[in-house]
Parts: sequence; structure tokens; C-alpha cells
Amino acid sequence: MEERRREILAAAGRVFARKGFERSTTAEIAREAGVAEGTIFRYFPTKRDLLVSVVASLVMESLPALLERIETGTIEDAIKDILRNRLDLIKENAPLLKLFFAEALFREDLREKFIEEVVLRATARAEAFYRQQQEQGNLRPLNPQIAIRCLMGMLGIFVIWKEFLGGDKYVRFDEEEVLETITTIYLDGVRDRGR
Amino acid sequence: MEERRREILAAAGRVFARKGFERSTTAEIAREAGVAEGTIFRYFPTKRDLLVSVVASLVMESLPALLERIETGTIEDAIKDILRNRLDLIKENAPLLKLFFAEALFREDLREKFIEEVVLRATARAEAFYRQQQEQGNLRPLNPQIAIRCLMGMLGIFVIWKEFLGGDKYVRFDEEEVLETITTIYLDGVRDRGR
Amino acid sequence: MEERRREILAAAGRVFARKGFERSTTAEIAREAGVAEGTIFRYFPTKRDLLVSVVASLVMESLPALLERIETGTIEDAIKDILRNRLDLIKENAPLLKLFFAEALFREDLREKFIEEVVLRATARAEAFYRQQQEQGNLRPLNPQIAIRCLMGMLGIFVIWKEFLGGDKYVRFDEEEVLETITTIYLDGVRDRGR
Amino acid sequence: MEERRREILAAAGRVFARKGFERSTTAEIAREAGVAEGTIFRYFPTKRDLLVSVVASLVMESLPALLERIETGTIEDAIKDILRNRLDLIKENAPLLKLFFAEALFREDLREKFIEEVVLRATARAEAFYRQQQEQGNLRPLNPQIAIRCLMGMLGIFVIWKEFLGGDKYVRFDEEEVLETITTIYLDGVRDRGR
DNA sequence: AATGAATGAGGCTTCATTCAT
DNA sequence: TATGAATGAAGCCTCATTCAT
Repeated sequence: MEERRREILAAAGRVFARKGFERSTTAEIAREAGVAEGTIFRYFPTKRDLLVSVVASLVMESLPALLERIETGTIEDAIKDILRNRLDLIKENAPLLKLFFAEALFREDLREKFIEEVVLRATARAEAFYRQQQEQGNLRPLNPQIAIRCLMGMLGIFVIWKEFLGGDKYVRFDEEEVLETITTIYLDGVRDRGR
Repeated sequence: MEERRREILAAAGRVFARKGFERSTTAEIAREAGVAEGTIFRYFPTKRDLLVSVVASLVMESLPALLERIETGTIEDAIKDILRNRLDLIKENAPLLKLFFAEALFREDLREKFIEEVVLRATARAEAFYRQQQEQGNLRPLNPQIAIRCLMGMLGIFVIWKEFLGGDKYVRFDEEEVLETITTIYLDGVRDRGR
Repeated sequence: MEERRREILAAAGRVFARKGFERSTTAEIAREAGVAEGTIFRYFPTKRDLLVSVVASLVMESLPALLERIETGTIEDAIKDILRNRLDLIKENAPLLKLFFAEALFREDLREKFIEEVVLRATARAEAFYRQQQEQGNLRPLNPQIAIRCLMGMLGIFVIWKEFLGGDKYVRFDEEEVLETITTIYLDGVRDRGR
Repeated sequence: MEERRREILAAAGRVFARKGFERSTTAEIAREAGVAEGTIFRYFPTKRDLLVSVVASLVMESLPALLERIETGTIEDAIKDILRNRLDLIKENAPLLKLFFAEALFREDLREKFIEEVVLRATARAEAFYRQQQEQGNLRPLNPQIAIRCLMGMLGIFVIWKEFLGGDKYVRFDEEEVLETITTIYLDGVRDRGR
């Protein structure tokens, strides 16, 4: 039954997201799916096949949302808006993104999907935005591909810290202060010109 | 003997980088190091400690020298020096660091030691540096914990892109340009002030 | 299957009785039970649990029937019945119980489960019985927890003497006389009231 | 050096008393003795030899004290005095006694020493006391060997419970109440004659 | 098609004992 | 004689996968 297959896939997604691949057991997935352990193997020949299927369905369903919306307005507002928007989306899908990211590190096929479907398309839009602002004289003539990645990196490290590494336990940041600081650094740098 | 400890550490680094953490066996590490399996456990209480120690020694080793060097010279030089140093370190040990990062995503136990012994200590130093420069009026009064992480994030995203995800296949960046751009953005921002 | 569980329990009982706890291996128990080593762990999470279960099932098995039987009849009969029943039980399983006792002396983890699941439950029943007889005016108003243990102690020392220490070689007691004497002392004491 | 040998023996005694034989490690004994692990094996060929030596020295030094003093006076006082005296002695030497007892269960040679040197001599004295009181018409004409063991059993079970099994964690008894109750039961039984 | 009990290879870790220094 | 680093056999336990029902 197709129904059964989907249940197993969904359950596997939840378990993998919680524990990662190696530390998830087929027993736990079976329990979560409400089927017998053996049943899993009628639909997926090995545990690894199950992972590939989980991740494939993720790419098709959740990640495209990361591409939505590029705002306009003052640059300040636009940047903050982009950051906030991305941040919210990531936070909603953090567990699965984390799994996806972890697996992408070691699987060529997953990486390709990830880079092509998500990274390149997202950065392409952002780069276009940067270029457009550059032409209007609002932004300095830096390499947009690099400049855009710098912004994403600043956001990314806080996402990784909090959502992927559970760094909250050690140092907790106020979200608004972080977005504010990233924006101001990105626009004006850290150098003090007031003296 | 300290010598023996280093041999095991080095061998473990090679094996982990080759196979990943879970799929490396202590038997293979022992073989690679030319010691008995039990010997490993004279130096490292668990396999997990071994991994943490391998990575920690990598990351911390060059840190004191780096920080000392930074004490003198302009901020610009300091930042470039930090970026250069960390980048080289990562490039040389990319496979191992990648593995560690992937493991850390799903293993609280791995993270704890590493965050406490490496991340927090290293960032504390950097934050102190930032504060000191702040007091001298060289840097703006931003939250140093956030400001420091912003710089690391900018570098991090290029490392992840190239070393962890093999992004070179899609977009290749000139290393010097990247470091230059990060430095200038970090210090002066992207806003065009009509110069 | 419940059947399989019992097989393992029985095999474990034999092996433990033969070799002691630490020197019994799960491999041997599995061989003796005619199952794969891993199978043991489907039924008992750890080797320690296996030992506790073996002994607990021994001690608790005949308890409900015993207590029920005791409800009716004189106190004298009840006490003799209890003593007889426990004595037979111990005699049949002396090597295993001896081993368990020896292990329990130095393993907090073993004791905890056993005391909580067996000792406290069994004594609670006996204490309830004592209280009930007390209310009927058949027994003196002593602390039931202490009074019950006194009875068990009298029996216990003969068990330890004969079954655990092989004291038969030095002094041999007639079983019936022992049970008779314990009963009469427990009920009426050793003081001569000049009858 | 003979000095060194004694240090190791004493350290081993402490460690064995704490953890029992199987769970004590030669490493811990060496640490406790302040010598290198290898040194132990210059004095005692195997770990088991070490145990035998520890226990042998115990029998020669500590146990004989258990035989001291048999009081006279009223029977009540005599019994309470005996109980209290034994209890105090046992409590002082509980850890080593426990070790000794545990090992005696499985070692013929130790058992013999224990029974001959301690048990038989102690009971012989007590039996003589019982007989003497019997002749004076103070005690019932029961088999003194059995009657004496009954008293010791009542005391013994509380010692085992508290000192050997750490039962205090579960049920704690007031020492005076216990001695009082044992004495009264032993002398007068539990049967209520008041009705 | 579904079950879930059973498997057994293989991993990490412990620790008494050895031996070169 | 003392050291303590090194050994390696052996043990407990995990878990993906199989297969009789």
C-alpha cells in the first residue's frame, strides 16, 4: 500500500531529524510509524535507502519555501526583512534542515540537489538585488557574489549556533539585537569613525 | 609518553577523516598508530574523547601564537591575520573538521566538550580583543559576542561552501578577494557613502 | 514468547549457580539456553537484570499461594508453613541464592532492584499479616517490621550455616527440631515460666 | 622490603573492603598503596594471592575480638549486653567482615578458619551460658545449640540488613528498639497472653 | 502482505599481567 | 628492586536484517 509507505517515510523523517542517521534505529522508526520492524524492509531494502527517500521528498516539499520574497524599501529595511524572513523559515524547518545539511556533507547526489535547487537560486536573487542597489549608488562596488555570501554567513553562524548546535545552552542571543547588529555591521562596518 | 599520545592522535585524525566517526573502529586506529587497542584507552577514556581531542588540538594549537601576533599592528592587519590563519588551518584539515562538524550536529556529548573547551575559550579571547579595541575608540560599541561571531560567520560560509560542500564546482572564489572583501565589509560596511 | 523467556531464565540460573555471576558469560548462558547471544537481550536489558530476574522469580513464585494458605488456620500453623516453604525453596536453589547473596554484598545496583521488588514487597505482606493478627489480639503489639525480621533471622541463620557455609560438617541439626524450636521460641520465648 | 609488603596488604584490605574482590582493580590498590601497579606483582604473584593474604591476616588480628566477654546478671541484662557488645564489635569491623564473609562463601579454606576460629568458639561459650541458665530453671529445656543460634540469627539479620546490604536506605531501624524487641521476643515470644 | 522474534557479527571498553628501562 | 607503559584477550551489548508464521 502506498499509504503505508508514506507513513514509514514520515516517521523516518521525524526520527532522523531528531537523532541523525547513524543513531536512529529501525526499531524506533517502526515504533514511530506504528508498523513492525520487518515491514520497513518490505518498502525500503536497507536503512540507507530509507534515508535517501526521506531526503529526496524533503527537497521537493520544504526547501523551495526558502526562496520566497525579496523585499524592497530602504536598504536597511530590505536587509532586515530578508534576514528576518529567512530566519523564521529556517527556524520552522530546523530539524529537517539540519539532517539534510548533515547528510549533504557526505553525499554528492544530495549536495547537488541542495546547491542547485536551493543555494544557487537563492543567491542568484540576492545578487540581483545587490547589483540593482549598486547601480543606484546605494552599495559599494564589491563583488556581489561575495558580498551576499558575507551577509548570509553572518546570519548563518547564529542559525548554526542556536538551531543546529543547541548553543543556547551556553550563550543565548537576543534575536532582535542580533539582526540589528548584523544589519549595522553589514551596512557600516565595525570601525569607529566618530573619533 | 607524550610522543605516544601524539601518534595516536595523528592516527585517529587520519582514520576519522577517512571513514567518519561511527565507521572508524578503535581497532583500526590502533593498527594505524602501531599500538595495541587497549593502549588507546590509556590516553583517551573513550572513543568520543579521542575525536574531541583530535579536533581540539588542531584548533587550539596555533591560537596562542596567533593572538600574540595580533596584539601589535593595525586592526586591519589583525583581522586579515586571523582570517588567513583560520582559513589555512581549515583548508589543511578540511576532511576531519567536516566530519567533526557533521557528527557534532547530532551528538550532544561531542558538542559539549568541544564547545566548552574550544569554542567558548577561543571566542572569549577574541571578545576580549574586541573590547580592548573598543575602549581605545577603534571599534564601535557593539555587543562583542555578536560582533565577533559576525566576522567568523563571514569566513565560515566560504569555508562551508568550498571545503564542506565542494561548491567550487559551481562558483569558485578568489581567496584573496574574499579575505579582502570580508575585511573591508567588516570594517566599513557595504553602504556607499558617496566617496 | 513467554516460553523462551523461561528457557533463558532457567539456563541463566544453572550457569550462574555453576560459575558465579562475574565469571558467567552471556555467551555461555545463550549456549546453555540454545539461543543466540543477542536473544538474551531481547528479554533482559542487561546481564545484571537477568540475575535479578532469576532470583526474583524464584523467591516470588510460590509467595502468593503461600500467603493465601496462611490466611486460614492457627498462627502456629502459619509460621510453620512459612518456615517450611521458605526453607524448601532455599534448599532447592541454594547455590544460586548463595551466589546472589555474595554478589549483592558488593553490588549496589544488584541490591536496589532486588530489595525494592522482592524484599520490600515480601516483607510488606508479612507485616500486614502480623498487624492483622495483632488487631485480633493474637500477637503482641511489637513493631511488625522488626518482629517479622526476627522470625526471618532465626530461619536465616540456619540456612546460612548449612547451605551457604556447609556447617553440616561441624554441627548437624535436625530440620524438624529446628523448625519446631524456632516456632516455639518465636511464639513463647525461651524464658521458663515454671510450668 | 617487608614494610612495602605490609603497605600493599593494608591498601588491598581497604580496597577489597570497599568494593569486594572482583570489582577491585590492581590499579586502585596500587594507587591506594602509593606504589606502581607492577610492584604489587613483585610481592604477590596474582591478585588472588593478594586476597588470600589479606583475609588470612584479618583472621589473625580482628576476629578474635568477637569472642570477648560474656556477661552475667539478670537474663534480660545478660542478653541485651551480649547483643549490644556483639553489635558494636561488628559495626566497627563491618567492611572487612563483609569481605571476609563474602569470600568465605566460596572458599573452603577460609570457611574452615572462620567456622573454627570464630563461630564454634563463640557459640560454645554462649551455649554454656544457656545451659547454665537452664539448670537454674531460668530458661526452657530447648536444644541450646539451636536456641543460641536463634538469638544470633535475630541479631544477624539486622546486621546484614544494615551493615552488609545498606538497607538503611530503604528501612531504617532504631537500634535500641531492635535490641529491646529481640530481647523480649527471645525471652517471651510474640504470642499475646493478655487476652 | 505483515509480523516480530531471532540472529550474530562486530564494536567499545576493562584490566590482570608482562617487561624494558 | 621498582616502575608504569603497553599489551591483548575477553566480555557485554547493539542493531540491521532475515524468515517462519
